[in-house]
Parts: sequence; C-alpha cells; structure tokens
Amino acid sequence: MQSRRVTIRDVAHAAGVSRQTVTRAINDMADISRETRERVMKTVEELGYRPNRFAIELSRQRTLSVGLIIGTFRNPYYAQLADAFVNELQRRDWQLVVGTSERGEAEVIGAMAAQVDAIVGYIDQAEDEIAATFRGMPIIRLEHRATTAGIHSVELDWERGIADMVSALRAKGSRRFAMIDAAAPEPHGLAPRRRFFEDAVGEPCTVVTETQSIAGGADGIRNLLERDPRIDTVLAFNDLMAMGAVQGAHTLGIAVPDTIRIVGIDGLSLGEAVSPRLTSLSLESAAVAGEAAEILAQLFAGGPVPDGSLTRAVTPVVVWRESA
Amino acid sequence: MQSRRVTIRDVAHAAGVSRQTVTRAINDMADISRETRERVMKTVEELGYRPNRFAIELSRQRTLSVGLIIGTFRNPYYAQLADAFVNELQRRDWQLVVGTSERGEAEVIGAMAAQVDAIVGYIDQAEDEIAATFRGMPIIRLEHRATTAGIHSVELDWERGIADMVSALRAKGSRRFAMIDAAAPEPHGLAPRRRFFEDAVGEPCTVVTETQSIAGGADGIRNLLERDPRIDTVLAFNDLMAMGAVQGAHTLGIAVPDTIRIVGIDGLSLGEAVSPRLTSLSLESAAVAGEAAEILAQLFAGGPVPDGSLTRAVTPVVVWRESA
DNA sequence: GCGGGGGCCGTGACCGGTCACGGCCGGGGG
DNA sequence: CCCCCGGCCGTGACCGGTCACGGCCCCCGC
Repeated sequence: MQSRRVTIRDVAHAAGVSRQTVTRAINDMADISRETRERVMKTVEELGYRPNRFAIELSRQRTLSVGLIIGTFRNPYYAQLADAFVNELQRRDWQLVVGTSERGEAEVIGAMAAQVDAIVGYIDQAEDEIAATFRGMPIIRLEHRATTAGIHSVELDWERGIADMVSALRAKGSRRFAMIDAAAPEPHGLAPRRRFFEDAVGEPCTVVTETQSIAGGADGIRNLLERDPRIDTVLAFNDLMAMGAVQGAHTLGIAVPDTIRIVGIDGLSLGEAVSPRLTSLSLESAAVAGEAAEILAQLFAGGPVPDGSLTRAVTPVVVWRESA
Repeated sequence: MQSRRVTIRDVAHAAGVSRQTVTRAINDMADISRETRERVMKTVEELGYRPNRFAIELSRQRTLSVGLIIGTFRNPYYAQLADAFVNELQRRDWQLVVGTSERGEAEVIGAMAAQVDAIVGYIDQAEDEIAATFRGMPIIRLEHRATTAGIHSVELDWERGIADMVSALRAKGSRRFAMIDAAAPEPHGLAPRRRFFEDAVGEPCTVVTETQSIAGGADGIRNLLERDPRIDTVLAFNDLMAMGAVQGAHTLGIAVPDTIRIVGIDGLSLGEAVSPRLTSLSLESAAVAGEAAEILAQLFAGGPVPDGSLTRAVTPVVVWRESA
C-alpha cells in the first residue's frame, strides 16, 4: 500500500508525457496517438493510479449524488423505497447516499448537505426552517406536498388511490368494510389512510387500533370480528399488519379471501412470499423514485425553474394477489 | 434560484474582506474579530453561500465515504445489514453510498469506485480480478474470508456459531434435528449452513429443500414431518422460511416450541413481530458493520498495513425468543 | 524611545484534475 | 516553393476552497 496517492503528474512523469496527454489517454479523448495512449495506460496500470474524484468534480462541475433520508431500513417499506431509488439512480449514473433519521433528522441532513447535490426523503422538520437552512440545495419531500417555495415534492394521492380501491372491492362483492389502524402513527402524518378510507366507504365503518406488527394484525382481526361478525373486507394499516390479519383469520378458521377479504397497504414484495399471497394498496415506490428523479433532472438541468415548488403526484394502486 | 453558484470569493468581495477571512468565519477559526465574523456570516446568509464540497475535500484531503454493495433491499437481511452500516458509519461521520449488484456487479463497483474511498460488501467476482482492477482501493469482503492480498474481509464463523447453537438446543432437550434448506442457494456460497449443521448434529439428519419464501417454510415442515414424525427441532435456511415453518406447524396443530422447536437464520428484527416470536441464529449485522468499520479505520489511518489481508471474524449467535 | 508580542487580516501557493489555446511537424494542393 | 491543414502534444490558467506565511497596528515593558 503506497504511502501517498499517485497523481496524474506522477503518471505523466513516468510515461514521459504531459499531464494533458495522460488525461487524453484516460478519458478516451482525441488528439493522441495509439501508441502513446497504450504507453500511458500501461504506466497507469503499473503505478496503480486512480484519479482523485474530488479534483475531477471540482474542475468538471458536474453533479451526481443525491441523499435519501428515510426512517429506518428495519421498516420494510423504507427498505423497498431505498431499493427503488438505488435502481432509479443507478440507471442515471447518479450516486445514492442514504441517511437514517433515527438519531436526529437535523444532524443527518446537516452532515449530508455537505456531501450531496440534492436531498430527497421523508422529512418532518418545519419546511420553512429547512428551506432557510439549506437555501440553494434542492430538496424533495416525499409523500406530502410541499408548501414552501424552494422545496419540491412528490406526493401520494391517497384520496384517489383509496377511493379506487374501495370501488374495486365493491365490484368484487364487498359490502361491510372495516379497518385495522395503527396505534402510534409515525410522525409523517399517516393519518390519511384512515380518513380517506372512511370517506370512500361512505358510512362509518368498524375500526380497531393495534400495534404496528404482525401480532397486532392478528389481534386486530379478532377484535374486529368480535365487534361485528358480518365484516367481509378488512383494510390493514400496512402490509405487516395485514399479514398478521390473514394469519389470525387462518387461526380463527376463516377463509381468506372467500369469507373475508384482507388488503394491506405498502405493496411489499414480501407479500408475494406469504400464503395466501397478500393483496395490497401499493405505495408505488418505483414510481415515486422515478418522479423524484424527474424533478431532480429538471433541477439539475439548470433550466428555468419556477421559484415555487415542483410537485408530482403518484396515486397508490392496488396489486391484486390472493388475499382479496 | 441563482444561475451560478456563489463562491467564497463573492462572499469575500461582498463583505469587503479576503477569502481567508471568510474561511475563518465559516469554520470558527481563530484570528478574527467578533464583529468581522458576524458581518461575514450575515453576508453568507444573504448570498445563500454553500461551500463547494469538492473543493473542500480536495484541499483538506480528508476521506469520508464508503460504498456498500449488497444484493437487494428486498431481501430483509440485506436491508438490516444496510441499516447496521448506516448507523455505524453515521456515528463516525462517514457517508454511506449504496449499490445493488442486481444489474451487474462489475458495473456498479466500477461506477462506485470513482466516488468512494473504500468498498465493502457481498462480492462475487473473482477476487484477484477485483484486486487487479481496483488496486489501491480498500476493499472488504463480507461473510467470506478473502484470500487475495489487498482484499480484506470480515467473515462469519459458521462452524462455531452453528455448533454452539446445536449444543444449546441439546441442552434444552432437542434430540431429533432436521433442516429446511433453500432450493437455489444464492451465489454467495451459502452452503455452509447445511454442512456445518450436519457436522454439529453428528448423525445424518432429515433435510428437505424448499423455495426461499414463507410458503416454502410451511411446505418444508409438512414434508419434514411426513418423513419423520418424531422430529423435535427444525433449523430453517433463513428467518423468512422459519416464519413459514412456525405458521405451517400452527396449521398442523403442532405446538411451537413445546412439541417442536423452530429456529431461523438471520436474526431479523422482523422476527420480533410474529407470534410466537422467532428464535434465530443471528448473523450479527451490527457486529459485522462494526468490524468492517474498524478495518476501514485502520486502512484510512494510513499506518503500517500488512501487505496481505486484514480479516476479522464474527460468530453468529442465537437470539432466544419464543419459537425454540 | 525602542523592541517584542499578540490580535487581526491578506497574499501566494497548492490540492489534482480539466479546459482553452498555441506550437511543432509532416504532407498535399496551388 | 509556399501555405495551409490536420495530427499530436505541451503550457498556463482555472475550478473553489485551505494552508503557511508575512505584514500591519497597537499596547506593554524596560
């Protein structure tokens, strides 16, 4: 392991050429003869030269890394979202640096701000505060529409997604709806799930509140059935709870989806692995990542960006599998 | 949105001082009066100045970002590993950029190499090939011991971990062991699971092979019991399959862990959420991340690094919950 | 009155690349 | 024979910060 990094000057000296010629060789540029290029490349090889990324970016002024802020990878939804972003950004040759808001969102964003060209993710802090702290830094908020100039967003159209789901369920014969809500909603204002569900169903429906876990889902369906045995369709707060619910139904000897339909929210691919395979209102992480990337591209292009907020919406759509 | 980035020179000019004074103000350095500092900071605020990270790193020569290569976030184990790395690196003020080897490991590593100061992760490529391509770049292989000079590793001591697990199980009364193996082992040579399990058990035990999913786990326990009804302990290839197995046992009316003990492999926190809570041979992702970080620190320190490979081992340890 | 030290600030070089430009040389057309 | 052009290569400036150093001024002590 060499003590000091070998620079382009070292290579140039060793190969008996100028720095510029080394650059030409490395970057496949014109104005260099075949043999010179080969000689330089051989020298590069021998010296183990790796160009300094900071120097490159400094002179090229090209932008390429975006920070993603999520809650935690231990939540499968966030993991899947991260997966979507990796794929999307990888496709565009951008780098993804991830941060977890577990130990202080502000700190993480701050540390990240020095390293990335844009930040996208689940952000709780007051928008105006963020906008003030990181003026000039492109920021995209996920799930909720941004209301502050300079902060953009890709929002989820809960209202339409849930309404579509309910009417599709009705078409399949659902009549008595119920919901297993989560006890302590995460700070990101996940309330819309329940609100729009009740709106779409029209009449007030039975709702129980349980802990966000598989066990909570199992408890949920039991409590639900206790209150109203004629329920034929259950929406769970998320896929994990929905999985618990189908498991609970199974224990209770209730056929899913024949006597009771169960649908989750998230659209986790994990839902493919259970039996019956879980039907779920997908939060479309791939689409979210795609739209975010589009906004980013627009911002990076440096073209005429309205001084307000760029917003794109994706509507959740149910992926029909077996449980409903 | 300003058309061009505002630089330190702009700030200096606007505040009527030199660049160096601006630096002093920004970085809380000495040799600057209170009032000058305040004036400069106000100018910074007004102009929306953000220092260029590339310029900073170029002149400071500090290293700070490491790339993590995993299979996919859709595999909960990788997600948990990523989580552990985010936490570990965040603690050390290093940045984490992640890459997924789904669409071409070589491409991802290549793209990453230009952006990070070290690479750690699950790597399949021939080691010597990698070493040749990225000489000088610190590389840490996960799970498997590196055999090529210049490539380091933190390996999993499957042998000891599994042996300890088996003897602990024996102490609890287990006598007839069985295993639900995975049909198509991932390329990373996951074979050790079965091999060391059979070694530890001593006598040949019943093994069935199923698909890597919850449903596969359920099938597995059914098939296992068909072959040998007296089985009292089952090891599943991973936690997902183990969850399927306990679910399947439940369906069959078999008490877990009373008549049959079930343990998974991974140590997913997801196992906390099911009922009964899953006992699992934890792959200790936090420890793995920690050891990797230690190696990284040693490498970055620039001290005397042996020309061979740095290797640390972590032994899987079972987290006892309810299923065994 | 003079030397020295500390507070405060500015200048030039440098980090490691890239870019714009200019020079040299050989060959072909007028 | 001259000129021009294209292939090939090198030089200086620059990207936007930081670092080492030096200068100025004021105050204090002898």
